[in-house]
Amino acid sequence: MARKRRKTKAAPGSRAAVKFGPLENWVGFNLRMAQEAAFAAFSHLSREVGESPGRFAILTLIAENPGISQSALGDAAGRDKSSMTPVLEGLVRRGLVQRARADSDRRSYRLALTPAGEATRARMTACAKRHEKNLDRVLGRDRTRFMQVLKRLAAELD
Amino acid sequence: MARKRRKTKAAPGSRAAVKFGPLENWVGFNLRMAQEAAFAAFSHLSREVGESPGRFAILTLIAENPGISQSALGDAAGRDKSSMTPVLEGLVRRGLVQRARADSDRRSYRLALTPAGEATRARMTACAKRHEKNLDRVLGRDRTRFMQVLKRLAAELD
DNA sequence: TATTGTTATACTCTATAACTATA
DNA sequence: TATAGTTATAGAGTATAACAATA
Repeated sequence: MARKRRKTKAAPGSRAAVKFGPLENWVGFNLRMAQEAAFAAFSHLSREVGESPGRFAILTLIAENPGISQSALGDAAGRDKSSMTPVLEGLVRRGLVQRARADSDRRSYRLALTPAGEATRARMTACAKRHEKNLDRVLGRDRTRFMQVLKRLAAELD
Repeated sequence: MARKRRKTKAAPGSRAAVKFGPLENWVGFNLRMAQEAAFAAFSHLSREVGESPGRFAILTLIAENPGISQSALGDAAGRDKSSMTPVLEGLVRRGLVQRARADSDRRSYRLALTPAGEATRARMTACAKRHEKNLDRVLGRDRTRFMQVLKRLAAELD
């Protein structure tokens, strides 16, 4: 497999040797770079399914919590409920998610995946598994510890 | 310091115990969660300086590479040159960045920080250092290895 | 009064393609 | 022809505030 060389222009002016200075040694910056790289790799892997990483998380949360409300979903995803409206509108319109008013509280919806939604979720999960295999290749024996650290960061930062 | 309890409503329906299912065990998902938490913490710390993490990276890259062109800057930041235009327009308008046509190639600009830009960069750097201290508290002795893994991820994912 | 979900609105960040002025 | 930067335009994703329906 020949790896394509994309931007290595070795080029005019300062293009060849840009200095990153203190950015190199900051966890925050490197965390962002790693996340962007992983995000792009996953988007690329799953582009033919047509769902973004964000919508995949939504589908998974609904699958794992059938009957969940939009507000609870937003809380879980760390987004405002008003941000859920257009996302869910799209998923419902495309027949992936089913919404029904809850009998117990007629203000809220109970969300569930349709069979088509379940199929899409399954296809995205297959992409995620391939993606994780790629990540594992890079992580090697550091995986377990790395995951622990990521969870600590998410949990312990205000 | 009393920690404010924000969204822990322990509440109606499924709000209390949302299951994350396979998301829990995926590096990609946890990487995103950790990055978002770190990003939010840094944004909060630096809110009074008024620069976003992204613009801070730009300021740092210019400081480290005086005379850099907009295209080279975009390459370093992983963004298209057309995305640099509005960002730099703002930084120039606010007197933080100075642009001068390069004598050697009159198509390109040479970018540099103004004294005000340098002052802003310094203030943001102070925020970054406080942020890194907070991160170090969470990372503990895992820091070195964690950084290595982040760099591997950024470098080795297509 | 409080909460669920929607609406109206706006902001940030980003990209693609076509353009200009140089090279 | 090719490159540096701009413009026009668009899209994704997100938030705040006000609102109607229901609790």
